Amino acid sequence: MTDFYKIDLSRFHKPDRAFFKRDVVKVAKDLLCGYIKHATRHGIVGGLIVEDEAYSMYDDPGAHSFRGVTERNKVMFGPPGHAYMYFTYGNHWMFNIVAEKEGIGAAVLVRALQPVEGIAYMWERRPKAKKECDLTSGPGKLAAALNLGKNEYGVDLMDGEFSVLLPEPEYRKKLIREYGGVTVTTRIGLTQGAELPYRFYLTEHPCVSVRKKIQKTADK
DNA sequence: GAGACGATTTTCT
DNA sequence: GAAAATCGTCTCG
Repeated sequence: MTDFYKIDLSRFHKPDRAFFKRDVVKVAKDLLCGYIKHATRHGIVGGLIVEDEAYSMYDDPGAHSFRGVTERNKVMFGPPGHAYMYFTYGNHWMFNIVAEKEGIGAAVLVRALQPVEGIAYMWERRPKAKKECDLTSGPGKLAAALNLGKNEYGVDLMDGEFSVLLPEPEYRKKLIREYGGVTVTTRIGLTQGAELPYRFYLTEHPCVSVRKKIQKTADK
């Protein structure tokens, strides 16, 4: 907990696409402590993933992909490692990372980040935030803070201006230990599939959006 | 083409 | 803790 805001970016590397081409629930769990980076016109913004959720077409009526391909969700069925962006509640963009092999509609919703790079820019994007974690402690918030929207729909996250990086295994273990382990809960804001334990977060991390009552810890 | 609703955020009580 | 804001997408007729 001591070196809370000192994320060592030298210990992150570009992922293998095979990382995303796996069971989406595992991908979601393994993406904790991943790093999202976006090179905007005004500089680089980036943050550490501290909370996410899995969505799958197989057993999950809460997933957009559950009822088949539509114009909105088609990216979920495409190759893994790409960005699925969608707009909801009239205001908010959500950022998802496509998982599983091509043809399977599955993705991981990134729900909260710890701000690391470009924090001044995030404050400009989200002037209503009160503390640093408010910049990115929610799916709509982090999309606004990193300036993500329809332009990022379908973008390949393996490389380029908008990408995801993974920590070295030893460094990841250290981060998880510092933040009190990983908590598994049901997902937020769903009416269907609400009972599925597909949400993951760093237990003691202050940037987590919502803490639920039903919790069971999973060490990793 | 109309109507309902949502993987949310903010503000007010 | 509750409710409004707000509009693209999906479903049905």
